[in-house]
Amino acid sequence: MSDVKWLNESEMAAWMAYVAATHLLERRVEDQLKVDADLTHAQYEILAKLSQDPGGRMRMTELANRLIVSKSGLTYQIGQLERRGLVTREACPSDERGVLAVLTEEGKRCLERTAPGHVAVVRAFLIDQLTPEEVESMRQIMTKAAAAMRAAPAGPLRPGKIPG
Amino acid sequence: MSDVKWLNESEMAAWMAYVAATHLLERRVEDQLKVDADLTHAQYEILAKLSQDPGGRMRMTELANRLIVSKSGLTYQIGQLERRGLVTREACPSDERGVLAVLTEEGKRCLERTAPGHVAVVRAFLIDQLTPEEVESMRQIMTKAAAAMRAAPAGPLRPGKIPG
DNA sequence: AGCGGTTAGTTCAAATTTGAACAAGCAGTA
DNA sequence: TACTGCTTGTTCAAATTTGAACTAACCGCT
Repeated sequence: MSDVKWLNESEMAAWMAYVAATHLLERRVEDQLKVDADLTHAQYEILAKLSQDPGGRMRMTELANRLIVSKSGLTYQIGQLERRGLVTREACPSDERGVLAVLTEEGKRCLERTAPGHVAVVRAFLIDQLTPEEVESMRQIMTKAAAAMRAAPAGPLRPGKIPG
Repeated sequence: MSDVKWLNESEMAAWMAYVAATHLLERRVEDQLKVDADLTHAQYEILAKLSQDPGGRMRMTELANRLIVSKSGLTYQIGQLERRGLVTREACPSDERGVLAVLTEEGKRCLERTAPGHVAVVRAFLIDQLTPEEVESMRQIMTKAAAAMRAAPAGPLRPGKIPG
C-alpha cells in the first residue's frame, strides 16, 4: 500500500521541465495578449473556440467544457467580452434555459487582428524551438494525456484503473 | 510585414492538445492536493522547491523566480503556509533586506505525506500514458522551450531574434 | 561619509477563478 | 397531469494572483 512508485530521473526531469515551461509560456502568452489586444488568455480562448463554430455560437456549458473552465468562470468572462462588444448572448431556440454565446463581427475582427501576434509567441517560444519530429511527438504526447484525463472520472484515483 | 506564418496542421494540433492537456492536468493536480492535503498546487510547489535546498531555505525573490510566480504572489502564499506552520520566515544573515522562507519540520512531514498522492496523479495521467521514449522526448521539448523563454528578454517579440 | 541608482520584500487595489447555492426548465414515468 | 430527478446558467462569497507604489537597504563612487 505504502510503496510509492517514484519518478525516475528522466520522468522527474520531464515533469519539472513541463511545469516550468507551462508557467513561462503562460506568462508570455498573457503578456502578449494584454499588450496587443487587452485580452487575457482565457478571453482569447473563448473567442478562438467560438470562431471554430460555423455560426460563431455555442452553448455556455458546452463552451465551458471545451475550454476546461468552470461554468461560473465562463459566465464572468462572457460578461466581460459582452461589455466590450466582442460577444453577445442569445437565447437558445431549442432549450428555454439555454444561452448561446455568439461571436460578434467586432469579436471576429478582434480575433483576426490579434491572432498573428499570438501565433508568433507560440511559435517563437515553443513550435520553432522544436524539430518537426518533436512537434509531432508533442502532439502525440499531449493528445494521449488529454484523452486519459477526459476518459477518467473525477475524484480520487482508483489504483490500477487509469493506466490500463 | 503582415504575412503571418500560421501553424500547419501538425503544429496546430500539437498546440491545441497542449492547451487542453495542461488545463486538464492542472485541474487534476489541484483536486488531488486539495482533497489529500488541503494544499493548492502553488503551495505544494513552494514546499517542494524549498525541500530541494539542503537547508530547506531560500530567499523570497530567488524562490519566486524559480517558481515563476510574482513576488507579491509568493508573499501571499508564504503567509498562508506560515499561518499553517509549514514554513517560517527568517532574517537573511547576509542582507538586511532579505527574507528566507524556511521549510519547518511539519512542512517537511506534510510534503512527505503528500508527495505520493501527487506523484500518483502525475504518473496516472501523464507519465504512465507515455512510452519511455515519449517521456524522454517531452523532457527534451519542455527543456528547450523553457530555456528559450528564460533566455529571451521580457517584452514584445523582436522579429527573428528568439528562434536563432 | 554622502549620493544616486538598483534591489528586496510588502502592501494595496483590482481582476479573475472556483464551488456551493439557487431558480428555472427539461424529460421520463406513473 | 403531476412527480422526480437532472441540467442550465447565474449569483455569491472566498481565495488567489498580479502590477504598481512604497519603504528599507545595498552598492559603487566621489
